[in-house]
Amino acid sequence: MAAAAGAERPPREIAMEVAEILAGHPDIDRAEVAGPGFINLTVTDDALCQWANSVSRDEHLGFPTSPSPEKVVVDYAGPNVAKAMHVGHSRATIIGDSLARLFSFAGHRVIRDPHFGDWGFQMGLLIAAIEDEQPDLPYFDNAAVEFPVSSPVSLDDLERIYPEAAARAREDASFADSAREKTVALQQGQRGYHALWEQMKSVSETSQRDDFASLGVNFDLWYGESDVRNRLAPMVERFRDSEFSEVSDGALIVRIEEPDDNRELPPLILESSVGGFLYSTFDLATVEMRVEELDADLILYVVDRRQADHFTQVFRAARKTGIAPNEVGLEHIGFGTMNGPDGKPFKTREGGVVRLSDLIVMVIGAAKDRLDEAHLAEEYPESERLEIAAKVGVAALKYGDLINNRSSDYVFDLDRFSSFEGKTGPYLQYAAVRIKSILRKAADQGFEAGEILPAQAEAERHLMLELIHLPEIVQWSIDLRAPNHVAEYAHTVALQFNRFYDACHILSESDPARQASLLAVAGWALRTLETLLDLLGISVPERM
RNA sequence: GCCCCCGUAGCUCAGGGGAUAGAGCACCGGCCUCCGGAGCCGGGUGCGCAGGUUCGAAUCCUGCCGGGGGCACCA
Repeated sequence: MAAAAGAERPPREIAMEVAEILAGHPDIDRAEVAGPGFINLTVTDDALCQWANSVSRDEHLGFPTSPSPEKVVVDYAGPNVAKAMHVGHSRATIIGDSLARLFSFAGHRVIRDPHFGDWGFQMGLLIAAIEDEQPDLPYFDNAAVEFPVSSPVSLDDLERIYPEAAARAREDASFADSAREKTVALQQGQRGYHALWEQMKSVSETSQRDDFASLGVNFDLWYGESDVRNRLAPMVERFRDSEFSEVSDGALIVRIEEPDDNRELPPLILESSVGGFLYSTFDLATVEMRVEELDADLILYVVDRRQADHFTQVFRAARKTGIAPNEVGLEHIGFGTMNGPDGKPFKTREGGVVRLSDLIVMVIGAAKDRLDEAHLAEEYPESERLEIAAKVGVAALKYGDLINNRSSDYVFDLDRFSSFEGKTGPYLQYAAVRIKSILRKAADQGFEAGEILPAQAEAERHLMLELIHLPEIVQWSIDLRAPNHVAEYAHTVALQFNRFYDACHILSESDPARQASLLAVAGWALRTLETLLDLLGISVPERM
């Protein structure tokens, strides 16, 4: 229809001519002009069939692997050493993981990096608070050379100390100053602080790795801010007396305004007024590392959209200073907040932050209850039941998140997400498991999938037409960095399969060739569903 | 104050300038000798308001109303 704009002719008239030409194509059954100038094409049964046979047998279900694979760094999750992961990390982890899977599916070389927050002011706050509580520990003795092998603080201690210290720093300027000094001392390598830092890092990282494992999320690198610590001072020194930086209020900054900005953007701070490095410095040095060492073509930052300004600063500074050449893509993939039923950020009943591990326990518990209610997996061994509940619970959480447009806030509704009805992860798993069950029964009776034949039932044709959309949907999701389209499509596929299932009885089909065809279509639908769910980070049990 | 995002069906949400704006939940009615019924079929004039651009606007632009968020030494 866009053609009409330039041609200065009625769209419908052009459409008629085009339709006439298309109608002559051997694969086109009918080409009809509709509405203001749309052409509805009906492919022939033979053409659809040929397509179906080819796509269903293709390893990537018709999705062409990128001819020019890129190196894509996906920076997501962002756990902080000062605390266990909480619900806010759930979105970053789930969305980031799905994007990593999508890019990988498209044939790109993906590097997943959780980017631990482990080198900033929060460490100074913890050190200051621990020194206050336990001043006799050797970490605070400048003469000490030996330090305990085990951490003086547990994860629970960190959880308690950090918010207290953060609150105190807001009230008490001298405490805040002391924490800043300790941050600088740590960054400059003070031995005792470094030893304590290593132990705190280990304590929190252990729990964070457990959370990632529960979610089925894996990283290629397990880097954090501290992994670029040797780049910080050299980078800052390089810019100190350059055209890029200046001193303002005692801090070394990089101005990043641009002429056509419609507002004032604060500068990026390279070095604080007390000589410490802040998160902008870490992120800038990390860009440098990713470009120089990882050879990244594209870096995706899957981080809460509230940090949009921070990334604008970092990206602009990286371009301005030449740290990121123009051909390296830098994108902030922002996302909204997970809210509770009241529409406010999800909190515990007491108003506290919900730990990610508790959230996972919650969804798996809900999954177990739902399985019991439905009398599913009742006679299976206990270990398998637990495994199924874990998969279903994680699916409920991930799908409940990914079905939403990532940039908007959404309401976490445990009952709704864990239901086996509706647009949920468990529903899709159940749909896939039912197909597996049919295929298993068919195999037991010696039936095999064969050539896909022209569809006889309308539902069968519709399913086939739906399944060939996969490449388009996946590409769309990748282009927009929006897994929700894949999530939505998986649901549509399941709906179409249910209609097909209702209309075409596979096991009782008397014509062997047709039965083989129906089995092939069912197998194709299953593979499509499992592939889509895998792109969302959801796995399907063998049975449930 | 400045800037960003959001406002779509009773509820939760999709919607890539294009046809009669779609799903799920909830509600009502129908279908079952059958592969896992947690199924299938049917039931709906809802894009915050007002302008503008366009052959065509939920989508782009302007203003207003309502909600959320951000604005240098935290991450």
